[in-house]
Amino acid sequence: MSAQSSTDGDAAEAILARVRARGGAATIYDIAELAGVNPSTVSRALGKPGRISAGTAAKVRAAAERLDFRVNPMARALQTGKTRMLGLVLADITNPVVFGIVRGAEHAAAAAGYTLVIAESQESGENEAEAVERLLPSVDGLVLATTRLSASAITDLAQRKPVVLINRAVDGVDGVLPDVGAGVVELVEHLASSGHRAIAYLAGPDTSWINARRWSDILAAAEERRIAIVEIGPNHPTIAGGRDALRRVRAAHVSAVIAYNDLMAIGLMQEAAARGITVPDQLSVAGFDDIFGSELIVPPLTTVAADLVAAGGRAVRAAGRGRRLPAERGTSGTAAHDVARAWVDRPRPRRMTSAPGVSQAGTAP
Amino acid sequence: MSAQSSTDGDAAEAILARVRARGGAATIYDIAELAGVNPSTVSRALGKPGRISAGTAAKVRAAAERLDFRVNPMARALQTGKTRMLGLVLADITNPVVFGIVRGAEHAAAAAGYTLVIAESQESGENEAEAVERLLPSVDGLVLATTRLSASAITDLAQRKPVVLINRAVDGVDGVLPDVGAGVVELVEHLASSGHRAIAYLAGPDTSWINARRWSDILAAAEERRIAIVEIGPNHPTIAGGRDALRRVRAAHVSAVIAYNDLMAIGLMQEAAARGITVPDQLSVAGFDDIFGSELIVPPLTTVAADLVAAGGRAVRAAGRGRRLPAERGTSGTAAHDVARAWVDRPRPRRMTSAPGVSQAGTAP
DNA sequence: TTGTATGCGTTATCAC
DNA sequence: GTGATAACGCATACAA
Repeated sequence: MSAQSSTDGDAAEAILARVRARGGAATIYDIAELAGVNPSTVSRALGKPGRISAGTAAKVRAAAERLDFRVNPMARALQTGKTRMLGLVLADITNPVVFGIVRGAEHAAAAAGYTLVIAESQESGENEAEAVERLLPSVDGLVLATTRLSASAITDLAQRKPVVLINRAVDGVDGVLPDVGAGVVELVEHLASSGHRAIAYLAGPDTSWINARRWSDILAAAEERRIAIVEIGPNHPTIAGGRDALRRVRAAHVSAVIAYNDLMAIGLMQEAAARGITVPDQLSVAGFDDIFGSELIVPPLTTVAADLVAAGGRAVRAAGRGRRLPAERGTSGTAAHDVARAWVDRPRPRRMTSAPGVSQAGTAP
Repeated sequence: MSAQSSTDGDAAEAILARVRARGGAATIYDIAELAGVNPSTVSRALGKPGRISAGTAAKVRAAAERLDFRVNPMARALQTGKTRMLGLVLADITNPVVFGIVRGAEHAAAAAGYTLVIAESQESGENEAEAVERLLPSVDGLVLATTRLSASAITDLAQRKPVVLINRAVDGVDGVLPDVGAGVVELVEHLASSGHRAIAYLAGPDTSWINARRWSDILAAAEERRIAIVEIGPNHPTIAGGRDALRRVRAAHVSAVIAYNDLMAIGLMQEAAARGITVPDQLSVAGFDDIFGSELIVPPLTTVAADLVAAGGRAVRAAGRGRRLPAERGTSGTAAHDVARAWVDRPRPRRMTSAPGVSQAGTAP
């Protein structure tokens, strides 16, 4: 045993003490010193297994372990340009619809070694633009859930960093679109077979792409079955928004309502109950999203479900592997970029008792 | 007009083109070139207003604007040691209890110019430790909500970075403890005056600090009023956990149950309904947290509320301004650190119809 | 007030 | 296979 090896423990202690004294964490320089190699060798040993001899690799790993080393993500990011962070921008964190998205996104991010940073826009396009600008320099990619940004703003954004949309389709930008078309058809079918001849769609925000999509799906399904269909709105996509809409619903003389989302459906049901209107006997109510709580209220809410956890996960994985679209090389003119085909997620709608694709539909009076 | 100024636009264009060509963002070097000053002057002009002449400051700002400059957070962090990021670690994102915390935390973070990164531990201490280690190098501080970490692990952590706990008290570590003591007293009082003589507490996880606290509050309040009180558990803090507990609740021959949280209360009510036991006529059920949905279910759930949004906000602000406890300077021995006094948040419990401090308490049979 | 020089911790590009 | 050195973008002592 050489004098060298007999002092190894002390050497480690000395370095450790120095590290603590400067109040920070151990660096690859500390490891290099302890292992008796060059810092660049440490970086390689830790980063690219295989391109280094087994012996030194082991020495380096041991030293790193001994000093409780963890790489500094900022220093790495500065050099590589990759932060290993993904941004998730949501309209409203308290909206139960996004819970699934957040969970799916967080899991997928952690699994892929990414850190998830989130921001909320409060349903305001201005706030959202601000949040996006704030996040953008720190992340490798961005997931925008039910964004209120304009298509052109999104296109511009996608030129800078990989962007993945949830519940929104923009040409040339990746998107995850939970497909509720089949669920809508089955819901309308179910309402029709239950005797409903006049239905209202309680619209959400008119800036919402998914709102437009739901309306057009419902419109088509109703037309096909020769059922009367009217659109009422736009409304706030909240319980209060649903409450406020009851009067117009009653005035429309329909026997069933499909709301833009479960929150509005719940609000409508609450207000109906307050006015002595029984659901579903006097009014059938259905929503979208299958939020937490829809199975708890009485009567159980009819809702068309989409797998938001999967959507969040897919979006994050796409954002992580994504590269921004190549920018125009020319000196002037409009940028000509590849048009990536938006891909569509097709989860099976949740099947429950009464109607396939929808859960527990109410019956007609 | 000099040739210089007549070519300003072209100069900017040229620099912009170069920036685009290298596929990144503009740096202070680009600004310095365009404004005709030194990079360090740019840094100062943008960072410390006042310590620079008004003229050059304006020039620099104009150039920065022109080049659409945003500082690189990684480069800044590498130099300053501050990332302007805060970590929020949650046991379970899908648990409605944490929604308020997340929202409050996100708002406070954005308002203070911090970026919030979140991680989920899935109720597992191991996962949580892993998530913490993953986040730690990237953040200036950490907020741990209903953590499953041991007190010693938390103390160690607090030595490295500022740590703020929510729903957990550890000596020497800052914490936000929504005070539900008053609400508990009023709830028990209400149950007593409604005729209940025997109550059960449906316990949560035995590793939960807040669970122990709730139990001791309830125990004291019941003792004082000479009401029989029993603890049943531990149970999973979920709807399923509540469901599974019904049998033991019935076996205990109590007329009222206070569950560890609303989810368990809901599960208990669901199972009771399934077994033909009417709530609140045959069994009164109360919970904690006032989660989303508790006002939607029928009958309305009795619940003791705490202002979690405020708690999340306070925790983030504390973490942002916090400094880690000074480490021991000596060469050996136990570190002697300041013991920061944990401070307690005292929100007013939500007041609703029946009982002060609790919302819509059920009545005794 | 502004310019010069240096360092933050890592990866990448050369040599050897 | 390993070492030396530059570079990432910014902030900051120190000089001028």
